[in-house]
Amino acid sequence: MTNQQIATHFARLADVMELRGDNLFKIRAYRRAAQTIDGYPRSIAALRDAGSLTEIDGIGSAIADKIGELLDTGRLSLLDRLEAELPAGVATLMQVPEIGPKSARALYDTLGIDSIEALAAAAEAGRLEAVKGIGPRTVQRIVAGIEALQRRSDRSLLGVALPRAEALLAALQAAAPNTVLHSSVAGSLRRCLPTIGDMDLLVAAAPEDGATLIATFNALPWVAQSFGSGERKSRVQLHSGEEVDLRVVEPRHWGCALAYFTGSKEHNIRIREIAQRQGYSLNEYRLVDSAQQEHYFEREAELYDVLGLPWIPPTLREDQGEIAAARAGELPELVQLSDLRGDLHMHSRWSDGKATILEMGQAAKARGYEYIAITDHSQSLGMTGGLTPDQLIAQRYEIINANAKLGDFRILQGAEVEIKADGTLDYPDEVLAQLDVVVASMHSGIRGGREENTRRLLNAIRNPHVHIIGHMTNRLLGEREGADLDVTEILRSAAEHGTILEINAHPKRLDLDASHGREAIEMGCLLSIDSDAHSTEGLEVMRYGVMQAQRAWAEAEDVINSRPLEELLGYLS
DNA sequence: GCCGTTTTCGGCCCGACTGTTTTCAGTCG
Repeated sequence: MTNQQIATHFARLADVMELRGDNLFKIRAYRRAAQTIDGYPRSIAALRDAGSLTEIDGIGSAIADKIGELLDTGRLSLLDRLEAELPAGVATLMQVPEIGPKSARALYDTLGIDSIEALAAAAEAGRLEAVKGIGPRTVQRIVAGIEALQRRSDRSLLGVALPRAEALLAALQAAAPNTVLHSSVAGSLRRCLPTIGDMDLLVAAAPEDGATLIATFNALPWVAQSFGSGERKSRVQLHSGEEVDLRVVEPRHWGCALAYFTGSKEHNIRIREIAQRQGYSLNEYRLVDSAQQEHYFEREAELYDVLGLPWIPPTLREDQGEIAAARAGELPELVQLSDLRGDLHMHSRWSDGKATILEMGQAAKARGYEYIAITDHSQSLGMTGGLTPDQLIAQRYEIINANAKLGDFRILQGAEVEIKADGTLDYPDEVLAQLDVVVASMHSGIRGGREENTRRLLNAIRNPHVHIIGHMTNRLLGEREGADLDVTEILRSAAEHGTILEINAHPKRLDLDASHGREAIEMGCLLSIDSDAHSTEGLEVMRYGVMQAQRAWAEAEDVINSRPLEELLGYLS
């Protein structure tokens, strides 16, 4: 049973207990455990075998026992018992905005509603007002909530949402030039999650400018409709479909507000607990001390400082151990885009890329890199114009010529070699041995079982000519689940053989996932952050890869392409 | 159910908004 599957059981347990009105702190404990387990960088099953589950923050003896039951029997008897009393569908009602546990329960008890479809039908038929506490306005809100749920079912890619959010802030800045004093993205955008639900924007302005600023924002050409706005906040939908929350605060509130609206919620709760323990009370505007004295912070770092913590980068704020690390002075020095000296995975016209090798080299040099690897597809990937061994030889001459024109810059010859269904590679070893950089990837047939997929990757990892495993799971965000894999086994083998694992920076991939990346680093693997560019513009996505590496707690030394060329070549050979 | 710079028992983050409930509960972020 995977960490995610275990987490799902505890999340469902929390849901059904909430519907029953059970002890809220118990529910919070289950929910927190689910969240911790879901993002945990090592195998929960292995930890249980080692008897060290309770060393995880938020997991005590009771939850550890339940994890044991789940791993042994595949079931959670408490959950089974509770779900026998209350249909599992009732919990899904809470997905509708405006409906929480109390309303969901009331809808079920009064009208027998146990699905969103039944809820929509009852609303249509005008039956909802029979439920105590639900009046005509609430019915309207529920109907709107169901629509919002359908609208919101697909999340935006970070690589789409972030540039859009930055452009929105720039447009607001331009439309109200002397009013916007600070501005930033917030929420999951600022924490750089691979996919984004709503876009959160935060702006500082003088109190008297708030209402004007909101009106200016709502009138921007991007905005399709406004769902309601006051003097401090506005919620709108863009023509592109995304929903945006804009908040306006006073400049003196900026530090607290930015921290608050960046989240994550779990991180904020922990920060508040620390504040409380020191006799403070913290909200999104200010810190109040025990003498009721109010403290304002224009910068986030000042707030963390007062609490005795160093500033914690937003990409770490997931309550996954960053607060303990901050306290201990052990926060990682996260890898930055400026640390990268090259890019080891990209395509040219030789396979399915749009630019020539020279153009890719020039564009990369202009970005400040010292080297790149051209890694066109191998022969079996017919659709992409994969190269035969003979074509590789011809390509080498073009690379030599391009290098002659680029001066102090180096193009390496590589290949993205297909890991075939039987686990063998698409080029024989003597061909692989001629290449500077070999990236081995799975593209096809990942519907095989966990064992088969794992075996394919292990074969590639053990091959001494393979340097890097490309986009390990082959997931496509919002389109395709990644391959089912024994990730721990793969990472262990990669660490043992010195095989590098790629964080593919393409916004649809971002694969390794952050939790896998963190586990990889903890197991001693090296990472490579690569664009997988198919054009010169494709090189730009590197920043999203760096963000995911940060979410995996990676430092520059964990990332092979932060090294100078000579050092890189030394490692590869 | 978890946990301890105040604790092994007694707490557990906080404010805004909204609708319908005439004094506040529910939901959200």
